[in-house]
Formats: sequence, structure tokens, C-alpha cells
Amino acid sequence: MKLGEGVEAAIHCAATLASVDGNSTMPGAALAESFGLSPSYLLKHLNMLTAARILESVPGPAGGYRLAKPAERITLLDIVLAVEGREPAFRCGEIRRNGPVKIDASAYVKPCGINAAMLRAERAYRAALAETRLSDIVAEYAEEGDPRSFAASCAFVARHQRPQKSSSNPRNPKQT
Amino acid sequence: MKLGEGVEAAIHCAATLASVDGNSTMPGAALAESFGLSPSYLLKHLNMLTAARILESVPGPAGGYRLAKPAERITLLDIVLAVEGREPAFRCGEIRRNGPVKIDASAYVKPCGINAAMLRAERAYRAALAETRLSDIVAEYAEEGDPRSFAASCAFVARHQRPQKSSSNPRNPKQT
DNA sequence: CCTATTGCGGATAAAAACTATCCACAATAA
DNA sequence: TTATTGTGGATAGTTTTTATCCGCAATAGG
Repeated sequence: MKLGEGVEAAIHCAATLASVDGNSTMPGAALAESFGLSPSYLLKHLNMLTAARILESVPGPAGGYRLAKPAERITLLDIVLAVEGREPAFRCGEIRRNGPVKIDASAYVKPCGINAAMLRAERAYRAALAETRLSDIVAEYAEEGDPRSFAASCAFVARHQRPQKSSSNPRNPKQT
Repeated sequence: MKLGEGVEAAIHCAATLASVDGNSTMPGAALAESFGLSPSYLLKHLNMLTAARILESVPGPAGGYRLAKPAERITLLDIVLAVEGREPAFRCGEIRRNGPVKIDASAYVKPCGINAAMLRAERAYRAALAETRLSDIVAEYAEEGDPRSFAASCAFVARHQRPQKSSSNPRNPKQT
């Protein structure tokens, strides 16, 4: 059982985007630089987040990414499912049917108990992920993280975020 | 996030071995046949279970595998960890340190909040897996499974299990 | 209008993991 | 002694993951 590295990247990027001002955006290249990641590959993951309506993207110069909704309404589960896919980690191959003795299919209408137990565990996993919101991550970082790295992150965001002329879905319509 | 197919095979095999009599064994080839699996590859997984002291193996003719301890003391977590390894699914690459601005390592003594949240979820997953014992799986199958497939499984076990002369760790020392 | 920047999607490929097979070997029951 | 079984290593095919590149569409700014 293994999660791709894209999950870590996606969560860090989303957390970073949570601190851009209003409807400003941040280019994917800046996010990649911020974490020392391959830009072209990171874009694939950011794209998954965009497709899942977790991020919004703006093309063109001064374009980039921003959160599609408040950080309070984005959970780690949202991000993990967007990047890793929605299928459960345990996929029942119904090998119980593959024995040498063939039995009528009606004997297997009840779901496999092993599959049920594995899926139950995965529900617990997802429930735990759903309990942590992106805003929790950001708040914990701001309050308990090291002041130096926090300041550096803020400076980086301030340096790379770009204000937008207008937005179809302004999270913070106006700000001085 | 994906589990290998070996997990499904391992759990099914362990459940099957839970119904062999006393200290009898069942050859790996029979287990593979029982689920339509590749024998040589299944042996790898059974080997992991043996290394983890979940199964015991007996070489030689009339040899095979049996549970190393009562099914009540084997959980799904034991099996999953034995087959998939004990490392967490989320591995923090500490990409928070990889930004363009280098900060002293002392800024990162506190564990990454993202990593902590992901590991918390995985603890929930493992806790749920640890709640299901192999005996639960077997009991549920015996009580609620289809009688036809249950009978076929019992017949298959009865046909392939092999009594042992003696055992260094007899689970059921004597039986007529 | 033109140019430069940015995200998007597809094609491609390198690397890693997973799946599968085979063989020589040790153990051992008959 | 022979046949059967598990063990461990070597090997290879397949799939998944990671990574790169290029052409395309969108668009801000001149």
C-alpha cells in the first residue's frame, strides 16, 4: 500500500494557495520552485485538483492557480481522492470463485466478507482524512510552525502571487 | 493508493488454513488451485506470512502450511502488514525543505503537520484492520456465506489437508 | 495586432513496482 | 532412494509511476 508522491505535493501546494490574497493566482512554476519539484510533472497533479474543482486555473500571463473554494471546505480526503483516484485501495478480485470446483454464480451474490472488512477499514481511513481541513493545516502551520519557515513561505507567496482583474467566482471580492 | 493482489490471496489462504484440522498442513499448490492463482507467485506471499510468524511451513512430502497461532490471534492488519510491508502509505519527502530559500535545519525539528495528519488517518485504517480477526472472517463465512460454496471449501480442505506426525507448536495436540 | 506567459492535453520515455516463472537446494515421508 | 514440498535467488514480462517535451488555446500588456 503506497500513496504516490503527488499527494504530498498536492497538499503542500493547496496549503500554499490557501494563503494567497483574494482572487490572486500563483503560477504552477512558482509552486514547483517552492518545493523543489519538477514543474512539468507537478502540473499534472494540479490539473487533477482543477478537474476536481479544488483549484481554479487562469490561463495567460498573470495567470496561475488559486483555490476554488474556501480552505475550510477543502479536506485532505478531497485532495487525496482527486490525485489518487476514487477507487478503494483493496480491489476484490473475487478469487473465491476461481477454485477448481465451479459453483453457480448465485452462491456469490453476497459480497465477500474479506472485501467487506477491507472496505470498512478504508472507510475509517477516509473518514479520518475528511476530518482534517486545509484550513486546519494552514492554521497549525501558522501557529505552531517555525517562525522562520513560516515567514519564508509568506514572503514567497507575496512575491509570486498575481492579482486578477476579475473573477467568475471571487472568494474575497474586494480588498485594499 | 493501491494494495497488491497478494493481500487478497493471503487473507483467503489464511482463512482456508484456519479450517484445517489440528496441526495438519495444506500444500501451497493446493491453496493456489483453490483460488485459481499462480502457484509459484503465491508461494512468495505465503513466504511473507511465514516470515511474519503468521503461518508455519513444513517441508517434505505431506508438508505444507498451517497457521502458526490460533485464528483468534491473527488480525487482518497482521496479514496486510506482512504482505505489504510495515511502512506507512504516506511517506513524507520533506519537500517543505526543498524551496529555493534555504533555512537552517533547526526550523524543521517539528514534524510536518501534513505528515502528521496523513499518519493519523493511517492509524485509523490500521486500527480498523486490527479489529477484524481471522476467526471473524471464518465465522462470518460459515454462518452467513452460501452453503454451497462453504461446503465446497470444506470438502476441498478435507481433501488436501495432511496430518503431521508431530509438531513443535501443536495447536491441537491430539484428535481422533 | 503582436508577443510573451501561462495552463492543457497528448505523446513519449525512463524508472520503479508488481506479477510471474524457473531452477537449484534442503528437508523429509514413504 | 525417490518423490514431494518449501526456500531463495535469478530472471523476465507487465503495469504503474514519474518525468519530459511539444503544440495548442487563452490572455494580459504593449
